Amino acid sequence: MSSDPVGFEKHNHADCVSSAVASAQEICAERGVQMTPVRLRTLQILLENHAAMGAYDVLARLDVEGLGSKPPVAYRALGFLVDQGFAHRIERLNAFIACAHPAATHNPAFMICRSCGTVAEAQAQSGAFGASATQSGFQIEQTVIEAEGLCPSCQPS
Amino acid sequence: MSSDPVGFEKHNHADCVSSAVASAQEICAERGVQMTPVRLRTLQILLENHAAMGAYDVLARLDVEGLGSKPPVAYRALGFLVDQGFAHRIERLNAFIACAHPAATHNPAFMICRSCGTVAEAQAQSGAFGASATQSGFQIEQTVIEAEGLCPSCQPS
DNA sequence: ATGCGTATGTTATAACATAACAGAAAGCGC
DNA sequence: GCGCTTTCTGTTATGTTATAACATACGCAT
Repeated sequence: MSSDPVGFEKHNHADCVSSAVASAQEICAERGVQMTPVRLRTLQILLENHAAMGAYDVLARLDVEGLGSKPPVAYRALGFLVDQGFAHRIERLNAFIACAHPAATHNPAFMICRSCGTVAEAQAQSGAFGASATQSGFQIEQTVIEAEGLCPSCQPS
Repeated sequence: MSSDPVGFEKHNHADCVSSAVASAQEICAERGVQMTPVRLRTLQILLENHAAMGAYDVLARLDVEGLGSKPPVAYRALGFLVDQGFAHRIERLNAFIACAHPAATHNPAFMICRSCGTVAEAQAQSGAFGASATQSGFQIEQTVIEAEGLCPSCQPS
């Protein structure tokens, strides 16, 4: 279990989880926001895999651990993580995923494998909208950039 | 009512609607698929404005005209329009919008005004994912590219 | 101790979406 | 025409995702 295929690449997942948690803890301290037990556990649950999880899946996990059983519990914790940049919402899937680069400022783009459900996070190119936005005078505040397709492992050779 | 602010630009909306309908009709004929009354009316409803509409909003409109009152009616018509490229689904809003360029092949990107709800359709840049996709070997089949922000009319001058 | 801000617990319901089956209508080969 | 197939529509029922609203608890500063 120390090395899984993940984010499309093998890596030491235990390290990946613990360093993400540590990083999130630090950032919370800096910002003066609280990493409470439910929030921490929610982050860990998301980090356990690199696939997106629905809010109700997360909730089910929290429930067996006695951390909450009602939808708002999960949505609040997830909302906090998203606000702080520790997790992202994948619109295409109505689901959530732990952020792969919690410290970096970013503007994420996602590649979603429709076969195995793995989701990899990449950096979106700032030119995704080309000249359209600036040309039309539209002021972008947030972007959703998601691709669905087949990850390397799921492609017919 | 012949000229509205729309797609962020003023244009003759009656023309815009009728030409989109005509274009869709032609394409259906070419492809041997049927533009039935529910489908046509659904397309017209979407075309009436350049904001995205929820499936249940569309359904309510169909209902008063006696074209159907149950969710599957709306979802089926919308599904058809999306399949044929006459409409798009806006993931961010769980809503649908008529396609602005029904004939052209495309890979749309959307700019969503969070203030007035207007949605403009642009062409996504093929490099939105930069080298990430090709580098990692991910095979893109579909993309969701959506920006949320303020349209020109809704910006504090 | 009181009051405030933040977080959690809970009820209820809203909003979005589809599975599954039944019936009608259109096209086609004979 | 007749029967066959395909496609579209109608309907029931349910599943899934998300939030409003209000109640309670906790930490901490005045």
